[in-house]
Amino acid sequence: MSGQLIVDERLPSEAELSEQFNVSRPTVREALKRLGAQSLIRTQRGATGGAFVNRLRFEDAYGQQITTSTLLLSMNDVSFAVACEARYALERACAPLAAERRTADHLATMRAEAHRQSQPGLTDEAFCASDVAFHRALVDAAGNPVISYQLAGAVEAMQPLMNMITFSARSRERIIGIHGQIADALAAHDGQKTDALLSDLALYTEELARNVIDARLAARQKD
Amino acid sequence: MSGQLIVDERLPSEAELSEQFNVSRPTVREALKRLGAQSLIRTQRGATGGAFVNRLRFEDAYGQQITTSTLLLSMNDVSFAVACEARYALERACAPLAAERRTADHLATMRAEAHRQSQPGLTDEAFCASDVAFHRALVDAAGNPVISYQLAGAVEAMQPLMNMITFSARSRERIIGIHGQIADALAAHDGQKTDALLSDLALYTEELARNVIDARLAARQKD
DNA sequence: AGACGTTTAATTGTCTGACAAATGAAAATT
DNA sequence: AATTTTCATTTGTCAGACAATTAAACGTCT
Repeated sequence: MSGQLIVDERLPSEAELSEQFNVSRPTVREALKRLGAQSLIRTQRGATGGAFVNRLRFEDAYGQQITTSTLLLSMNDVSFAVACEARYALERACAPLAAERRTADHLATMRAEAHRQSQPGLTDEAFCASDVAFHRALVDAAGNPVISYQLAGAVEAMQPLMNMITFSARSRERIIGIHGQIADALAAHDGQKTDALLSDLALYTEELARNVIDARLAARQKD
Repeated sequence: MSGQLIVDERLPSEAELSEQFNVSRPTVREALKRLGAQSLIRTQRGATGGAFVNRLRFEDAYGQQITTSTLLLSMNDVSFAVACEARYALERACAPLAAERRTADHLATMRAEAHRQSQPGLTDEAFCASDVAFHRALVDAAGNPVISYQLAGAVEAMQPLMNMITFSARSRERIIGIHGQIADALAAHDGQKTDALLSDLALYTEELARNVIDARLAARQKD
């Protein structure tokens, strides 16, 4: 963080570090493992091996981001409404950029996922997974890796929450319809339309969740 | 992640784990340190001590998020333009929510930071730090902890990049002016105005950065 | 001279056994 | 009943050893 080390620079060997800091090698190793867990260093065995400053790649950071976000939501009883609001608010921020820059590839991914969602016999979990893939393509279409990274957590961490909803055939149909319209709007480079559709989708998703929660509450009171 | 462990549950002792997995205690400890580095567990010494599943708190996650984002930007030569675009795109997503929910507290923080920015003799770094504080208050005003968490990285990681810009008295004045207008718009619950002002600020910041980069290129070519 | 094995040194990965430090529970004492 | 003492459990640390891996250095042969 202070910038004293540069990417791929080799740290002193474990033996040297243990001497330098007056601790034993196992203690040094525990410290190095901590750095390794944060993807700050990587280690290599052998003669020219050692611990090297790791270039933090976007893909690695994605993973960490998703893990942390998912745990954060599941451990802090964040309501579905709050998580949903966050997801769509941030996703709508991508709409104008995505409309401008989307490639044929992004559109193809989105249409493929929308098609998958329409297949009968799809489990709720598979439906949600496809939903996440659709929205990830939308975010990636903005063509800004920093945005993709920041939103990876917001989009992916929603999946466990979404999985708690049972999607009826009718509700699926409506969601798939909006997905198709979003793809159309992006194809037409229409950012405002995309934004409006995402807003609709947000409202409908929250409505679905409210219904599920209300139904469960009613069932519980009947017991 | 699989949900088999619950918050505050105690893991088996190091001795038990080493027997269970047929590895030595130092190896178990290295593994536990990795979990600890991700704030997934905490350890406690003593008779009833051990490793416990940690409740991941928003504050801890903020810190991790900021560290990772900062390193990510500095290690992947992300251009100022790309980072700036991401920051303002995401921040604008907060505008309508912030306009709706901002408290007097948020407004006071923002005005205080705007005032600090206007003080003469302020270093560029202090100016940037105050800028970050201003924008964090704006994000927090949206009243959604998930959004605050997701944007912590986008806002804070910009600071090292912003620090590379020299702010003239005139450019500061203009930025401070927009900051004041943003506070006014939020006070008036005007989300659209806030959004427009953030857009202006984004354009102006990028313009400033372009000037700095052009000036440096020119200076280098003169050598 | 160059290609190809072989040795060797450096380094991480793991193990064993030990002791220190902390900490709560149980036992002993007042 | 309150307080102190003892004790068992657990993490934190250390020393020393050996295995596994790896690249460089060294020899050997063509």
